[in-house]
Amino acid sequence: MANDSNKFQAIISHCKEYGFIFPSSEIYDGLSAVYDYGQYGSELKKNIRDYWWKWMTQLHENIVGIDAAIFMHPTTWKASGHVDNFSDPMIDNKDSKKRYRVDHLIEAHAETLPKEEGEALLAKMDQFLAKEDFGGLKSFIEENKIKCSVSGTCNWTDVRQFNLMFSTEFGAVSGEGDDNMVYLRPETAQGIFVNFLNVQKTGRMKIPFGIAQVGKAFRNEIVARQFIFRMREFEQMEMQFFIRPGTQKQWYEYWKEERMKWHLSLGIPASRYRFHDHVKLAHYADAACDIEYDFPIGFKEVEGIHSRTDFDLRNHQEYSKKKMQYFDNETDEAGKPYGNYIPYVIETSIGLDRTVMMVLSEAYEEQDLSSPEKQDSRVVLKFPPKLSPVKLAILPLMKKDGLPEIARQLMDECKASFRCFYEEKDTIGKRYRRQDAIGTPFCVTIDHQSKEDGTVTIRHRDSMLQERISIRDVKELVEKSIQ
RNA sequence: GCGGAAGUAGCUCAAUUGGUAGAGCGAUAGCCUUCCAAGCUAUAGGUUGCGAGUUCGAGACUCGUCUUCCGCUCCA
Repeated sequence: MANDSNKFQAIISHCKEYGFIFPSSEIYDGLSAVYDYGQYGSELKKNIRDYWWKWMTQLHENIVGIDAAIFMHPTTWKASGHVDNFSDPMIDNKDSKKRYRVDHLIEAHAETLPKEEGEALLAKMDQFLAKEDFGGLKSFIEENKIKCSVSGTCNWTDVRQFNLMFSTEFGAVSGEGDDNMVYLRPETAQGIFVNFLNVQKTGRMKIPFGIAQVGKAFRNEIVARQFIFRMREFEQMEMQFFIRPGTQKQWYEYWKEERMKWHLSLGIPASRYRFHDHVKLAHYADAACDIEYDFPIGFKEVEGIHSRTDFDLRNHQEYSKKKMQYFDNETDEAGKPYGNYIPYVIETSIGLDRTVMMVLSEAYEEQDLSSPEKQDSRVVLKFPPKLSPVKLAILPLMKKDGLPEIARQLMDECKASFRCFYEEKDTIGKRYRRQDAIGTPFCVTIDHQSKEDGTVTIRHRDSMLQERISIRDVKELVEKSIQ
């Protein structure tokens, strides 16, 4: 049995070996922190995405979905704070090899000085930062003899920019300067905010209501490792819930609970989850927490729930000069309508790729099936049936005597309703184990008795138990289990 | 980015002190089989990560380079 540190590696290998996840551009040695989903991985991912989408939009009557473009007007990212807050200059100490954010380094130094001197230092720093004068910043650090806390030296590299956002050029002709630069979105949320009015008006949405979206987002990471856990290109499943100002506390609590219900509905025990409250809040939030799952590499964030106040809509109103207001006809305790306001927002944001990783981690199991007579083992992915890439494997016991024909008939009957897999090669046990490895919940075997009385053996993945049922009941049994 | 380790078939690994690259599993095709992997036969698959160098001769030795893993660093 793999221990936890090996389990992560084992899952990665398994994913590659059975067509779930491959390193991107592998024939060219791969591309760091980018991965491709293979034939089963893409099914699994799609099933998770669909389940989330249905749960959020179909089961919550006041939530609708959109699909905004990845390209957005560059001003979007000024309004959201991404341009200013996430392009931090960095500097490395050549002796200790330690890397610092320049502002953190100078701030730490300022704290050691008398108050007035420290403030003067920070004011000067802000001037350099505002001008993006990196050369000046370096000299400034050297003049003030700011040292590395590890090496104690002043031996610094040049100041370099860390860019969170990927940028590209808009327009067919390159080299026309910064005017043509657009970013690949670093989060999907802004696509919802810029469409707030469109959706609210055309959908006649009344507060409280939500807008959901699933889509790709792109971020440069300083250290990009840990498989699909931290990727440069990743997929988010987000919902922004618009509410009346002052009610954010109660809705924040509501969505914490509601989202946890979703997680538990995957059949994952509550003990594998925990909430982690943010102490240091991001620039847009007045409350925030993560839902963390106990991965083989420890508890890690899968989903974030943030109370974003009216930060985003207010900023978009300021930058776009368009009113981001909602007129609330409902009356308060005094009998007066609430009137015009910029809604507050509760955000739920879950990483789809991380959820795939979570579902894989939970499902992956190496089992020792040895008996006194014989050594035996299997690897099984115990997915919830509704998430399994393949729902049913149809296996004629032998490829003769008319058994394949019966199997093909069943295949034709079922394949329009859910994904089936047909196989007549190899011994039956081998075929069962191959299906275990990709997490297929059911296998049916057609034998000679099937010809006589129309029954088949259905074999259950987790228990490995077999039962005899009518071939006519197979489809319904599978359908019930994947609802 | 730094330090350490490792790159040989799809996977796991061999290959005497430098002398023509092999095996098991897997895959494919067939045979045999009445229900839980490792029965039989055949076949395919490798410029030993890449590039130089030393040598009569390099998978092995030297240098460079790329990638991966582990640790450090960084991270809303």
